[in-house]
Amino acid sequence: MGFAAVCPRPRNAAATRTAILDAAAKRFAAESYEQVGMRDIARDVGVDPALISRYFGSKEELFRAVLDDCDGDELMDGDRATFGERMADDLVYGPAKDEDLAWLLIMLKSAGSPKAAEIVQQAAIEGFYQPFTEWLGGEDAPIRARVIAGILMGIAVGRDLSGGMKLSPEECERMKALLAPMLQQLVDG
Amino acid sequence: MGFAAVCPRPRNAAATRTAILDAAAKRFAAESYEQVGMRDIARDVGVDPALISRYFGSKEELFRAVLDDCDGDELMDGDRATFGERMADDLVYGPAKDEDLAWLLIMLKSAGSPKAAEIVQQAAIEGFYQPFTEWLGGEDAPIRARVIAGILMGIAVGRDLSGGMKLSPEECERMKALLAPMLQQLVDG
DNA sequence: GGGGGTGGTCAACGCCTGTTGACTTAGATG
DNA sequence: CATCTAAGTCAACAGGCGTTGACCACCCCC
Repeated sequence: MGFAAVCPRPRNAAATRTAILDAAAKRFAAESYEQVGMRDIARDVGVDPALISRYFGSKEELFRAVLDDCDGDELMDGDRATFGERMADDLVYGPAKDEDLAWLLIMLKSAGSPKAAEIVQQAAIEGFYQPFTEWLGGEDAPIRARVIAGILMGIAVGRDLSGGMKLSPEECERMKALLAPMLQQLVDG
Repeated sequence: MGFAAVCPRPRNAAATRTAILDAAAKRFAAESYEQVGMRDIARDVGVDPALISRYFGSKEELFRAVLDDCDGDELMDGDRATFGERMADDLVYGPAKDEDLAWLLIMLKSAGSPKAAEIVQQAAIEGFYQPFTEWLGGEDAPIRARVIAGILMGIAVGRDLSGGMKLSPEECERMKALLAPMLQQLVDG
């Protein structure tokens, strides 16, 4: 992270803007709103912290921009029939390829951060719950959407929480085998 | 909260100590480690912030004391056969009587707060995962414990997250009816 | 009734955070 | 080559945080 010293970054406003957005997204997916510092993001990009405030106005608006930028549609573009399998795999073997869950992780980490709460709620409803509910369809779609989202986030939390209790490879497979049909059943209704 | 002005609290070290512990537990169950301020807790109890540092040494040690004080055994003292029902009820209609889930909520909120991470992990493993796994018993108990804990926390997060999307009373019942057998099946194995 | 020790307060420190305005510099344009 | 705008830096501020040492005040005991 931060190759600023070796590569001084060409003077390109649009590129640095998206670089900031990218770095911020990664940070916000790993830590909560308050924990992510402007100076951290700036260091990742190789830029002065002041520039971020300059481009985005404030930390709050930067956060909003991150949420607007990446939406939660990644969950829904795979095959319906393999949803449970895919998600279970991401959950158990993540966060190696957390791209699918990144958006959900950002919500998760910063839910309950007073300054970010309203932004998160709005983004969660408009950017995730509503489209996901529609994608699900069928009976009690809103409820199933909430339960699925809850499980995805909850297992992700549990991963952080039980850091020391590593599972053996076969246990991972068993956990996956437990989660996949559970999630698939919720998708199918 | 904070009736300090009207009732100046008798001079009793032990009582104020537990009062601080109680107030801190409530705060930590609602907000993350960093968000909870010594001054907030002090205001709740009606006491000077300095006193807390004096009694517990530091914020970190206070947090540890809170986790040591209340353990997660509330989940396991009811009837096994009604576990799913009870938890589903708490999840859907909470946080009115969050006493059962309080301990899990503290973990949830402060998981991923660097300064609290190690404390949380240790407490989670020793105070929850291990006894709960033992209580569960049967095949793949560690995995089932993780999944159950994950679901409980995840649904709790989802409640905060989709603050605007309130469910109708009958939807609440349907969600409960969806969750209860799911959890019960995980308990039964 | 005057010590002494404990329960509690007060003011202040050092640190870290987001933000701002003035400044410097690169890079295209004439 | 000179110039002028946009890209980026720098130093500093105000506010909040946890923590500390010096300071009152109550209450028990002799």
